[in-house]
Amino acid sequence: MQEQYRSHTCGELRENDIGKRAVLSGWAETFRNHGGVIFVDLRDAFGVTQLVLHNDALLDGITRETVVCAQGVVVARDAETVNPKLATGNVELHVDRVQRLSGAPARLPFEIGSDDVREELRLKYRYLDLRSPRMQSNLQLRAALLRQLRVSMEQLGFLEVQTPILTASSPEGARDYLVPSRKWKGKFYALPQAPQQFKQLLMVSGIDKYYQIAPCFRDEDARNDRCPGEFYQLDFEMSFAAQEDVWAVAEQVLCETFAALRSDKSVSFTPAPFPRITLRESLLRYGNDKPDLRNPLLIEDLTDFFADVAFKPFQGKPVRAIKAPNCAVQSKSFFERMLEFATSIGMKGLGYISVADDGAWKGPIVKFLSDEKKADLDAALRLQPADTLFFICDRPAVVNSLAGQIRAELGERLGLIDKSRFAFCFVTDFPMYEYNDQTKRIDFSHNPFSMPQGGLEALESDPPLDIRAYQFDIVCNGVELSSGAVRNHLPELMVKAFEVAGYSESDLEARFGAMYTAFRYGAPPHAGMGIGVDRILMLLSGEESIRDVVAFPMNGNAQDVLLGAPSEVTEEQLREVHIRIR
RNA sequence: GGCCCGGUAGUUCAGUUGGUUAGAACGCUAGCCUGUCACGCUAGAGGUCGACGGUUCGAGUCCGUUCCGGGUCGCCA
Repeated sequence: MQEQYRSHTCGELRENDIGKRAVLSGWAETFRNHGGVIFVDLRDAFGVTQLVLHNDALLDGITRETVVCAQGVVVARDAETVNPKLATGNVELHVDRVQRLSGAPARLPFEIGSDDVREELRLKYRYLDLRSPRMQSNLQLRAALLRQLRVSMEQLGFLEVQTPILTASSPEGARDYLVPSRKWKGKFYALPQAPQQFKQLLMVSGIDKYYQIAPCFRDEDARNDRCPGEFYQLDFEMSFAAQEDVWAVAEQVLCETFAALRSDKSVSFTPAPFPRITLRESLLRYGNDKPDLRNPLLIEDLTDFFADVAFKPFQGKPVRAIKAPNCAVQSKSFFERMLEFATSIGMKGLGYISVADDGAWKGPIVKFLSDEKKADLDAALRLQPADTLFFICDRPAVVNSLAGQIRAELGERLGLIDKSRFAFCFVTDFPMYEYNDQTKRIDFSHNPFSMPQGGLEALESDPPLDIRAYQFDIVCNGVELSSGAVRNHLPELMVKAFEVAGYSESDLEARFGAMYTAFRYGAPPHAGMGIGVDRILMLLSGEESIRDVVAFPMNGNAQDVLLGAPSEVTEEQLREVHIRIR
């Protein structure tokens, strides 16, 4: 131990400190040895300060990433040696004493801050990786987001309530993480996939507005935008709230968050109210359930138009088209690459009509269109010179998805995607039920607790697959940020909703007994949602991997390669929880 | 679990049709250098080409098996 490790941080010294003695501690980042004079960049969490030494004996045993304490005098830099890239670049510390506080190997596993290090290595040495300015700023952004979300929610009158991490396994949804019980042989806790049931019970408890920045645990395989194991949601629920009330809260919170935390203030975000798009429209016009509204291209449905056109490949199948302005001027290789892309996603071809400068239509399909059909098509789509109309035709099950992928690819290749904005929208009216191909029966498509539109009457008289729920997502730039719903708070309606999916009242009782019972003791109508914290961070930071906005993420195979989880445990530990490994 | 891509120096990668001693950049080591800030210059060290098996006179390169990593689909109420 020494008396003082630092009088200033490495980001702190300025011109008005000139002449003072200062003590700085940090990591030795780079060395520039000119023989007579040696420069060392000293880094800590707050910045970098240049140390100047004239005696290389002071640096004995000090290599990159060695932790040192340096003492000296703050000196002004000559005008021509000022470094405008550093906040401390007008000054430097002329060092007369250096202490080595702890060592580091000369050969590091990778260079700190390097952009191209494989992730496996970064995760194994995460403490080195986190020293980079990029990761430091990601962690700071994460803290700022959590702070901002709390401020917004508190101002809106929400009460933060913490719900259990050790809870009961839920029969619906994702695979649970299980925790064996010691006291109850053969029984298990589960980590919550979301605080869903607890927050609904809080509504019955008279907590008017609840929120929590909640850890959620799901034992499903990872994706680039999906951490395996655990992730965080801003989870909230409101009593006596209709769908629009929830949307207003989400809009306000997201607008406040993006206003405060976007790094580049010239990047705009959708003002409230966000566009509302029904799921049906989203699938048809954008080709998926998470439309990127920065892409101006829209998908047109030309199925009816082609019904009486004698073009064999399109007959009896749905046809979609995308009008790409100024695309006809693209090179031949552009069209070849688009065809290549179309083939790679499983399309048999990619027909198109290009409009020449004189207005003439070119392309293999043109000769199958009568003058009358051409006029109809032109009236509907108003084709201009240089426009290209791409056609997508396939089985009903895949045509929307293919059109969506072509739309995204065209938008990217033609440079049509406006990267200077965050484009939010609601995708609404998700179906209550869907047909499960594996079990060959009708099942809840999303959430059994959602309120069906049309209530009891719809459940009793409408075809189940036509019934929609007050169930929605928020999408930003093609990223699904959140989903939410108006909940079904009426026990008799729950019984009916489960009955449609083939479950009896006793099934309901067995699966969700606590909620079903609670709802008979006076449940307020309520609604809410969960917003993905990690996904917001990806958007705000521009990171493409969700692991870059998490301090200690697991790898793609759900392993913590730093601490070594999952790991084997002792026989004794297993015995205590009544488990034998076969 | 299916499919696709990858594994060569500490790191990131190149390596042609199978052919001499497997290369580059950065990093590391040593030397020179008093104003650099991605300092510069010179020299040097550093490799079980993921592992195992096969084909061949000869394998980093071809074949098979396997391990590991990334992506994607399934999955994610």
